[in-house]
Amino acid sequence: MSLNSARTSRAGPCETKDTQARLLNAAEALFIDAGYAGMSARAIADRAAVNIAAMGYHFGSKQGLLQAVLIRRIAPINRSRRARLAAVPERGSESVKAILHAFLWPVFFNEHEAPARRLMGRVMTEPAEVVEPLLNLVFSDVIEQFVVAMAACFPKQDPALIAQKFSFVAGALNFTVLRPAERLFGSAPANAVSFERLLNFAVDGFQEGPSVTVVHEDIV
Amino acid sequence: MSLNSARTSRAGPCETKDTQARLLNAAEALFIDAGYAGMSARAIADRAAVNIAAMGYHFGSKQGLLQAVLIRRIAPINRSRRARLAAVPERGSESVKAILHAFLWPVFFNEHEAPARRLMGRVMTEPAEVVEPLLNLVFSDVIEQFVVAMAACFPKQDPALIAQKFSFVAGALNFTVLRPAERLFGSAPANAVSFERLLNFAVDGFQEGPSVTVVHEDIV
DNA sequence: GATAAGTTTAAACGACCGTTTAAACTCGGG
DNA sequence: CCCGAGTTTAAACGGTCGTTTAAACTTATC
Repeated sequence: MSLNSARTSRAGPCETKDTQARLLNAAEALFIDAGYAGMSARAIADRAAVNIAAMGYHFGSKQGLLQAVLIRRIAPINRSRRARLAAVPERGSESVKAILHAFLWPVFFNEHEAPARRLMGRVMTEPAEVVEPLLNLVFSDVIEQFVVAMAACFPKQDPALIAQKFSFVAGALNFTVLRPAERLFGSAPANAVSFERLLNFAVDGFQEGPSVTVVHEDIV
Repeated sequence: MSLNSARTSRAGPCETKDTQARLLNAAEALFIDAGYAGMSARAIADRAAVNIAAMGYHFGSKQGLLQAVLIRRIAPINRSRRARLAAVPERGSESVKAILHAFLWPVFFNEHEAPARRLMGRVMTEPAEVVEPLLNLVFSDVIEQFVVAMAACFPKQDPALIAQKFSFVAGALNFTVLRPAERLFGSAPANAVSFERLLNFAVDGFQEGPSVTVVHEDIV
């Protein structure tokens, strides 16, 4: 039996790694395009040219396969994010932009750029309940670090406001790497240009403003 | 036969409207929580306490039912958005904030606030392919109007930049009304406070900036 | 070559999917 | 009072779902 036990004592045709990689690639492509419900076990097996039982054998379940898909792409991004965050100059006026740069850059520019980008956007907005624990598993640590680092740049502001602004940035990021942003708004696809636009947009949003109170009109 | 033919000549137990409303409410709640794949015909029928064939009879198909769900909630929001956009002062310095206010307010504050908010966020990020034509059907007109109006405020800037900034705002809005924003970022749920935060964030992002070029570092 | 661990395979499991059918039912109008 | 349009119903349609089983296959080791 395997279940990703790393093949303790050597055996088999040694195509295990290949089969696992095929499953990961197929599942990733289907999840990116159609979400969790759209990556059916049979569609994965067909695309990977692998028997349908291979998914259960190597990853335990469909959820286990998706977890492996996510970790494969997002763990490197998180490492990059952490490394860049650690290199941000302490509290300088450039810190805000540097922190946001560290947050956004690894999503746009990494090995397998487009797949990793769209995978990130999909998983953050996936409706299936089974994905939620995976979200926390993969993201919660690094996100908390960024929110804390950014809050340190604005000691006078409500940390809850900083957290929410960060969620705005994450939402803009997610939506940018998904299709609807391009199709509905006629905006550019995710590339170097849109990266700079998003970074500047986020930096401007984090600036300390007077937080003007809004007039609540009555029109409905 | 019906198929939403508005019951031409009167007949039946006249509980048609009630059955349709039950289906709409049940489908909406399930779609908001679990997306298109999660709103199964049987789950809808169970929740609505209605026979499973009623969906096909009244709305033709599952997709037809979702379309009715979307139109019921989003058409009023679009009307409100258009009315507020039409009332925006011409090209004044307050125009940017007024336009964004007109765009965001009807999502946060309307009849059935929370359902309409979450419905909007869900449909904008739904992976199922069948939803895409509904997206364009419901949103494309009003979105184009807002992008055009905003572009008129920045005659010197690239219209594509304006469109993309608008998509950033829409992404932040979508993510704010969905669960992950609260759970991952510890930010506040969608309410009056988060509305003002989002509005200010968006206004700051649209300000004309020097668009500083970004240093592309090599760390990966 | 026999053994045994690891891997792949065909086949089937029960469950649920969206949709359709035809019969039963409701009730205003002739 | 029955007719007929409108509505609801039980039941089933073929199909796909995720998962599991047990047998066949592959290969390093003895």
